[in-house]
Amino acid sequence: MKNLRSKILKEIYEKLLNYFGPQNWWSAKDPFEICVGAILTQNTNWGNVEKALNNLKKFSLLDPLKLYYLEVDKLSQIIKPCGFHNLKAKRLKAFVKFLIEEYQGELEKMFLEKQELLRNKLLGIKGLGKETVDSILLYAGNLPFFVVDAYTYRILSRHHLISEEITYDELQNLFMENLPEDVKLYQEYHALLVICGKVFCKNKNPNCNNCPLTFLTRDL
DNA sequence: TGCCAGGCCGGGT
DNA sequence: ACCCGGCATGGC
Repeated sequence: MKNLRSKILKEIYEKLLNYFGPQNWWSAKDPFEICVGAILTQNTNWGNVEKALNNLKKFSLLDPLKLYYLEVDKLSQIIKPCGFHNLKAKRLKAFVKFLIEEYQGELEKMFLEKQELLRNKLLGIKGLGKETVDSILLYAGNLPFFVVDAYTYRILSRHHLISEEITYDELQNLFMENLPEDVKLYQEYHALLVICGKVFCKNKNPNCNNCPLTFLTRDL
């Protein structure tokens, strides 16, 4: 059973990689920017997040200390294009406060923390849920936590590979228990599921023409 | 135009 | 313990 799951997950990965190519999201990105992006992208199109990130860069605010001292209302206006800006300004401030007060604003120090402990601490920050935290750990910290999101769930459930009721942790474990513990693999795999979801597996209008995963339904 | 976007929280049952 | 509305902007 475990071998079967491993085999299917590996086959999905290979088809996606072959079709879309390496996504390389995180390459040459500042880890702090990745953390900020992970928070700003909650339920939001990445294009809007980039506008907000560019605003922060324009004012040289993509820096823990600067954000720590920036008024939340100012921050809210600056990140406005990403949507939910009032909420996200608070969330960003809460994360930065944690980073400054616990680790002197140094992500390298934060990521030296014992992994599970760090995950729980981050989950304790209001506004940071599992997907956001795992994204920070995986893409900014290069720590082996598989990121689960709406596309992961949607793609697998539409192919009847998982139950509709599956929880985040169960789905994460499915990947982590059946794939080698490999940060690069986790990073690439999640990115590939996202791009595949955008192109072929939108919420109301799935368009499966030419989807590289149609092999999954060949026996149905 | 309506639908969609890499969630999460809090209040009502 | 679930369920669901609210949160907001911009692109196609």
